[in-house]
Amino acid sequence: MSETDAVRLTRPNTVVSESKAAARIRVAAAEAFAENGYGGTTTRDIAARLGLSPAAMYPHYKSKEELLYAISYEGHLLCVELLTAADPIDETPAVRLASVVRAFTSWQATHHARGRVVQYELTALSPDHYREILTLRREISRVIERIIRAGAKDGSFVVPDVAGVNLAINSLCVDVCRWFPGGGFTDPDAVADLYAELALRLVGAGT
Amino acid sequence: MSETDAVRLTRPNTVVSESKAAARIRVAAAEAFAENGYGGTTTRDIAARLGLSPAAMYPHYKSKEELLYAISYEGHLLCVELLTAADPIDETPAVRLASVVRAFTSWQATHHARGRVVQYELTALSPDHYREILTLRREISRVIERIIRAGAKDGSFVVPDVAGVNLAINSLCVDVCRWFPGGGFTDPDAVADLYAELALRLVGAGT
Amino acid sequence: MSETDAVRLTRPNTVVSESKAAARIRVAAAEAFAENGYGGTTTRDIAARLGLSPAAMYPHYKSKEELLYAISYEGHLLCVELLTAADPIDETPAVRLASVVRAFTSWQATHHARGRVVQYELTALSPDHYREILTLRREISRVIERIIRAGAKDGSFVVPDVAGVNLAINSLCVDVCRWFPGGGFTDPDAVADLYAELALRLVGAGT
Amino acid sequence: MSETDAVRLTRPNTVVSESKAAARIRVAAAEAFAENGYGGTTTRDIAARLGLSPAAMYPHYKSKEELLYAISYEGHLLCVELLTAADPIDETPAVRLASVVRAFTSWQATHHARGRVVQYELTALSPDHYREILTLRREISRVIERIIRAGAKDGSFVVPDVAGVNLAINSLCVDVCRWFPGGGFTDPDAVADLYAELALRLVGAGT
DNA sequence: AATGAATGAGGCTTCATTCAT
DNA sequence: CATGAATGAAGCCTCATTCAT
Repeated sequence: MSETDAVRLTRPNTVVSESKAAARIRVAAAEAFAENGYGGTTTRDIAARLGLSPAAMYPHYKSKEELLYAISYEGHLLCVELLTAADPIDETPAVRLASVVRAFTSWQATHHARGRVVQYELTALSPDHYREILTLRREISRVIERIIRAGAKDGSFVVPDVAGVNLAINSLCVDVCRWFPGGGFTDPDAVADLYAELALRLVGAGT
Repeated sequence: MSETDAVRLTRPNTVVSESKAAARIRVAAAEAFAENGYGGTTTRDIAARLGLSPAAMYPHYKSKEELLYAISYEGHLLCVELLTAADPIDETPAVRLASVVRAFTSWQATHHARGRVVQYELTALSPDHYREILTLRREISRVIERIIRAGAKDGSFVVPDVAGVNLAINSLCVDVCRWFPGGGFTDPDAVADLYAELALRLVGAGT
Repeated sequence: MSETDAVRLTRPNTVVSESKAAARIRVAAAEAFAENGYGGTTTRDIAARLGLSPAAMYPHYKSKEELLYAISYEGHLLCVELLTAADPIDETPAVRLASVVRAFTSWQATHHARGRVVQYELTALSPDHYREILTLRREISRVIERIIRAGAKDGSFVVPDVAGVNLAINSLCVDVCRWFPGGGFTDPDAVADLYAELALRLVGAGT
Repeated sequence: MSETDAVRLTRPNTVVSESKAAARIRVAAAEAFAENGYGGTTTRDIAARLGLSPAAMYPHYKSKEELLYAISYEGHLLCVELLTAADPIDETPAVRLASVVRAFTSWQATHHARGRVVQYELTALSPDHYREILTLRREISRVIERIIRAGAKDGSFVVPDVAGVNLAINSLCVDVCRWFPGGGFTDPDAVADLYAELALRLVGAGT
């Protein structure tokens, strides 16, 4: 059962250092990567945001790519955990979908910088790290897919194409990190509420 | 009337050189930028895709940023023209929406490389060029918004929030360039048909 | 009184770094600039003279032009101080003139490389730096002018045109850096002694 | 007799093309070299001054260095001819010296751009061309030297050191191209008259 | 843990020059 | 003759990274 897989991931891991300094570096780097892309960000940029010298990150991360990997890994892991936790599996598919979409949307809005790194900087990872991350991404996509499939099965959802609709809902949520804040929205919850309703419409269970 | 604005944009323009060589460079650069980001792409990368020396682009573009600008400008311009042309303004809002979403989705799928440059590399533009591009982007968003507004007015659409739903539909279409091909789709038309239907669901006019 | 201005200039200043490495770079660069001109000198040339990599100068100077500025500034400053210090203001104009011309000539001969940079590379400075340097140059010219004026006043000098003769004496001294060593001279003092006598002839106080 | 050597030099020569276009290029290049140094001048700079493309100079000069050589050669040649012609060998040494210094000074002032190239860009010449030019330079220096020696011999001049004084007078004249126009002078004749008088003072024959 | 100096590699761009037109 | 496109070499400078301190 993949629900229990998340447990595996909450073990203390060696990718994402828990030291305070390392965490600060991750935050600064995520912002820089989000603004300028991985390739457009220099170690100087990151260090400058922290008032440190460029050499200061090396005791914490072996390289710039390792830093990206840590950010990406942590971001994906948080997503998996968040979505898994947000799914009230004993409720109706509609309630479950609304809950998960609300949580996912809110997270993308709140952590839009991190979100952009997670979504747009995959190609800058080393092949090994890329593979590592891909397994987490599949996990994310499946959380919503399971719900759609459950709704389709019990007839509460009417979908032309489970995979396609799943893709669309995930896509909708993911793209939030690109434009938020903007388009008239500055409150993550407002987008989250709207998108929860729109997701229900997409599965033919809307108002 | 903003419908007629597109006419203004079809004038021969000075940003996007029409020489054969310049066009080839734009294509190669768009692919490179899409794969590695603007900051992650070198002038060598671009030249190598064309079998030219890195210096060969300079008779055609003053700098790497000017090249990005030309690609971005052309991409946005094509989008505006495409969407405007795809809107059968005498039809019902539902027909219009389906037509425009189908066209937009198909374009993002077919030209996903160009799409990524258009959507994700805005921050690499110089401030002046960025401003220039922003005016085109507003135009794009308004095409779908006008249709939603028409449908809301005549009662064929039921939307909780015109701006929010407009944002969502645009977002859905735009994000296609991120994942296509993938998620089981390799045919632009298949995604386009699906998304046309999903857009109708989002405005409360779905099947 | 402009005699006291030199004091202002002896303050530790921020243009000319006092670090050992920065000073070595200045010396190597001055030699290179003197031999090949600023535009004809590469950062590689300079680094090679020191056995360093071309990048090694950048922790010390922001750019090649900043390096030129530091050399030029230091050179002009040393000249001002040298001339000021060499003027025994309580002596007769003839003694003063001989002393100052001897010192100036000797300096131009001894530091001919630096002298060429100071005299011939002004146009390579940025406009701001050029302006900064000009104020120092005016100071230099005035040291000898004051002496000529004093001699003209007390009748010990007979000059057709104070400004013109001043220009000529300065010109004579300055040009030493162009040809020295050469023309049969290899000893700075020999030229200095000759030029001290010639300067007296120019003011009509020669033997 | 070296006076007659100049005849040899007035033969039509192959270095300095007499075509109109080639001459225009030489003028533009001399100005550019004078302002920015040989190394600091690009073929584009030169072409831009003429409203031509950088490739346009190649039908006239094989390379940038050949162009410098032509300018330098022509400049030196003109100097030799000028000085030789300006020396009224039947007059007294004082008259001869005044005449030659006046001519030399006036030329350096009038042709200060060309003068700078002639005096300061020797090191940019190829070794072969450099050698070629050196023979002309020796000729120049000898014109004044002969006069000083004649004056010393007949007692009209009193000089401590013929070679040194010769060096000084040449140096004085040459340095004019560095500062002219400036120092209050804009009329070549004014400097020429002053310097003629100063030269007489330097040889102990002044007023 | 953090830094400033240093570096090899490489970035973008310009250079002098060639060549087809 | 003159040009615009092209190029190999090179220019200045920045990069990620190391290392002594």
